[in-house]
Amino acid sequence: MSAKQRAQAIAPILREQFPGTAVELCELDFASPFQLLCATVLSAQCTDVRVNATTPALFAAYPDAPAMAGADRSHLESLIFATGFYRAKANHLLELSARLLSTYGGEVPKRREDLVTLAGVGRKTANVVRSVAFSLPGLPVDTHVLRLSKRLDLVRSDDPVKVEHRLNALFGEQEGGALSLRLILHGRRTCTARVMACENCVLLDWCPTGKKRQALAT
DNA sequence: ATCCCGAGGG
DNA sequence: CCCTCTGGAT
Repeated sequence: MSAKQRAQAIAPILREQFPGTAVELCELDFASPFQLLCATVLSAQCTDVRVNATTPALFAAYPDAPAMAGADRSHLESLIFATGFYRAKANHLLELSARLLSTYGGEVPKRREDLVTLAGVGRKTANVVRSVAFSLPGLPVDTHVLRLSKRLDLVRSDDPVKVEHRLNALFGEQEGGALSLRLILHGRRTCTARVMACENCVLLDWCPTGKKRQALAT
């Protein structure tokens, strides 16, 4: 059983569990690419629920790049305080908005090379924005995607960039965003970092780690 | 204690 | 490559 074969078996099962496109599967609330970009920057080491509790007041005050670029730093910090890393994140939002104005006409760029030049935006965030806001290829590799890909033995590497390329090759570039979100959702509900709930996992038949574990238990 | 859809700096 | 940034939930 090759990784490619496992990937082809896994894809439709995950699609059935978590139907929809990347936009529909994304749990962050946003009304524009700019707002998704900001919400994703805020989501670093923070739950989506908390980000969604934070962003309504934030976007009411600073809905777009021009408004955010002119935000009062202390006010901005107080608005995003609960998301953690609030000083660094406030700096990121300020700098990123200023750069959008100075270099990209106030719009969020679509190319990954441009996105990653923005403060607080790394490869993972760039891929979220591309796939969710623009329906472009982009496969965000976060801790969940990395963990599940390894447990499913789709990849061996720990390098997120290599993992991204590998998953794109296995599942197809256009599936990237939705695939990532589905792995994340499955990783949060069933295959968590500490507890693998293999007994009610829909992927068990295709999971080398789960089957090995099952064999040991019997 | 450990985790939450990380990124930047040394 | 490792450290730091940070609060809240479990």
